[in-house]
Amino acid sequence: MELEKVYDPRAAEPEIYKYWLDGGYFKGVADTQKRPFSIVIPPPNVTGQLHLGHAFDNTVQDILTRMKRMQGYAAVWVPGTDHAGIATQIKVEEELRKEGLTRYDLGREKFLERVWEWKEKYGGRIIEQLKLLGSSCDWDRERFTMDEGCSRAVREVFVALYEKGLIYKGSRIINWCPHCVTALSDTEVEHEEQAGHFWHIKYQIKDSDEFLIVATTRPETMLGDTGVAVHPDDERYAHLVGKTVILPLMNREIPIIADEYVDRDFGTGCVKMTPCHDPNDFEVGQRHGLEQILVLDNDAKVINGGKYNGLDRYDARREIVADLESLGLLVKVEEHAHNVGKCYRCGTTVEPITSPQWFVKMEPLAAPAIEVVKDGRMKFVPERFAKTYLNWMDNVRDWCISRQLWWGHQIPAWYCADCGEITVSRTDPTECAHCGSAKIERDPDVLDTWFSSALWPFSVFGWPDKTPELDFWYPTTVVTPGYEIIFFWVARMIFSGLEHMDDVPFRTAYIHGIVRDDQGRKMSKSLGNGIDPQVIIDKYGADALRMNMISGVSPGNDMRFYIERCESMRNFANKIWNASRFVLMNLTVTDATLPDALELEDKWILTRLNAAIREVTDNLERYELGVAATKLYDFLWDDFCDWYIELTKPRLNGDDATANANAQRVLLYVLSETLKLLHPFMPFITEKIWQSLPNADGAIMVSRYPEYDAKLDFAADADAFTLVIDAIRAVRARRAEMNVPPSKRPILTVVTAKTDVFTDSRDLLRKLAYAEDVTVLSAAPSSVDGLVAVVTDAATLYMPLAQLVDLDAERARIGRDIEKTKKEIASTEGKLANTEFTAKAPDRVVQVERDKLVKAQALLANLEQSLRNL
RNA sequence: GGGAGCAUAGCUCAGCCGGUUAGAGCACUUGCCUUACAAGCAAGGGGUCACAGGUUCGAGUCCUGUUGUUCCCACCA
Repeated sequence: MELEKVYDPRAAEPEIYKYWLDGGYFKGVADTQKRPFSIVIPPPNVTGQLHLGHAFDNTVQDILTRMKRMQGYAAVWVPGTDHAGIATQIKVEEELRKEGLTRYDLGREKFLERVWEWKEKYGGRIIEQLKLLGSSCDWDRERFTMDEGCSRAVREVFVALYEKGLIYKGSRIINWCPHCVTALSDTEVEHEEQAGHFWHIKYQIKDSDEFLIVATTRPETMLGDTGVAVHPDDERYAHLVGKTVILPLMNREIPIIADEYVDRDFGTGCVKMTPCHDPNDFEVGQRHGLEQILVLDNDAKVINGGKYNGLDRYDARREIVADLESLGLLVKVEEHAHNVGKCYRCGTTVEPITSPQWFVKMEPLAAPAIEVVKDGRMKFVPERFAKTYLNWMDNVRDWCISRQLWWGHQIPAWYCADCGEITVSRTDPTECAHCGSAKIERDPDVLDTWFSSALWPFSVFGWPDKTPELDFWYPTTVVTPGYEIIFFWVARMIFSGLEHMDDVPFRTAYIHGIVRDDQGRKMSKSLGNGIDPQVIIDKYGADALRMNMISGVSPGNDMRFYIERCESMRNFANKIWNASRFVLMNLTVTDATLPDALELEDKWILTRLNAAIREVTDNLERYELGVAATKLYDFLWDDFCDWYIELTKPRLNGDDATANANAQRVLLYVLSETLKLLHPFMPFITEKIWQSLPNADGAIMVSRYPEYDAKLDFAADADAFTLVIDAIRAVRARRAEMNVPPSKRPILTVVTAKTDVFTDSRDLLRKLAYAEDVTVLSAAPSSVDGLVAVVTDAATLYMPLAQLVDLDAERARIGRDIEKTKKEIASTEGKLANTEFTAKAPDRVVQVERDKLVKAQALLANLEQSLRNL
């Protein structure tokens, strides 16, 4: 079957994807006869649109899965989406706002219906987009973090942890987002340095003329001050400890306390204490029994703040500063850069407030999670991320898991109106477990969206049920998140897996960087610098996009996205296409087995192919995808297309039918193996071409992955053939220098000790070195007058082109070459004379130097001879 | 305050276990429409591998320090 003239990915890709789906090739079967390989997708948000980060991440997963599948593993790649609590709820609320409604207008039930509708409508979009990339997910296993099974897993985990005392409810300082109107965990807060002010305020000592000066970046919190702290050893204030100050504006009497927390050298050494709105003050307050006064409500408006009540936090700040100033209590205002916490979903500045929330007690869970990384049961690639992880895990604080949202897994806790106790249950209770009262009410809050993501590696396989899939595929082989979700997701999967499955969730976490724009900026909606992968796929094809993202990146590093690189990868796809066309249009045999009689150039390409197979496979096993892709690119373009295809032309166009057929068979063999090797990277085009090959038996995606074959390693012959390649290169270079047009085809005389090699390759030299005819001699002809000599270490090639040459320039050139070669000889001899080197360096390395010396000496001899002949 | 990454050709980046003359893509120069491919072929120019020390027979690669830069974590109000 012949291929069309131009490869059109737009037409081919959907067709091929359908072919795979129809063939059921993506299906993972828990076949205990085979070795398991499993990946669970980092579930994209249902709200999500495919962006380049997803494209990269999923390309990585697809490459690994496709390779393992071809290697005969029982491979499964489980897809799915995340309900993305806050993000999704915000989206739907925005939609409601356009109708002039809020979620409260609808009520919880109706609102949730809306979200589900929304999810049904848009939730599948990203899945469809993943398919455009060629993702070989087992779509029958597609899951959603709020589907029935995942919800059951969440419920089970919550109850189990509660029963173990690892989930508790308590009133503690949490991060509050006034825009999303919910608590956030520490990981959900992004810190950003911001220019601000440092207000120095006078607090009058009671019954005294003295006063303290406190400094603050958030003056509005003073409304909730319930103390002033100084360092116990600070002599400046020692006499005041135990006394009280009158809190300005509020005219409240608050104590001066001494606590080690205070840094004497920072600010004035006096710190106002606002236990309800600062985590440190909270702790100091607990130590000293300070009163807690909440002065900001859920919308960050002032409460319990006298005349400031109802003001927004920033309006309150302005008024308070103005009032302090007019009272003469504002001593000074400094410029001050400080870190402000922002909500990772909406960017609003979060407010630390005390609030009753649910927490996961981390210490007991963290210990084994640290252990498995330290003892190597689980490994990070690249390794440095283990450090990032351990550092976080070592200092982890309790995880605030309750969210004041409606979209999510509602917390299975009921409060009793009679006895005040909490009932937590696997099934919905009708009465209080403590007093039997029927007056119980369910906690309205839902769980952090990451709570369900943490269970993903086992919930997708049916946990808490014991399923054959769970048994076979858990722990998963590898997970491939970006470094930005190590804490959000990776860390939580690890301790959850260990706690509930008693084993790590994955053997390897292959962490990658993020995709940036061509200026190195993060892609974001606000910058408008995002690139839609679909547009790229449309224009260049999914294969080109994949190859662009993979080649030349190193593990864990960020990458910049250059559209021009897509173009060069599309060109690469085209190159493959045309090389395949060439093979097919010359094809009369259908036999892709190798002939017994192999020419030197056949042995050369087979040896190169073997090396490519071994190296690419090794690289993939070690997660060095970028290097693997580059090697394939080079092998296919340089070795196969630029050299081997050209080298077969004399035989394909020649009269010897057997030689012709043999060349075809080698071509077909090498092409087939190369396509297989390339398939995980560029699945569409390789499948498309494969389907046109006479030896194709089914889909390439389920063909056998190439393996290194010692029988096809012809190192010596390949080396010998390299001499011919060197000679061809040298001739071409000289011709180019002399501006000889390709149409001018001189008779080439090759003088070499390796007459057999060059005699075998006469046809090749004729074609590739543009010779009319080729004569191979073992000694220089008696007269070389009028001949131009091209010198390599293995041969001197003579061409009757002297009329084109300036003899003086020629002498100078050869002189330069001689100097260069002499230098190389000197340096090599120096190395070899160094007994330290010969004694300590590995034999292999010493041998390389010896070979180099021999070659250089041969080259020198040839150069000197041709200088004499001139 | 702690930790990490990066610094290699004009640009963007590779360089996997230390071992030939440091590579690629794009850009640039020259010559070619050679019946697979001009989305191509051939040839070429371009690098003090940030800086300073050290280890080693041998350093872009390992170690120490310096500078610049990016990021992560952290309760100096």
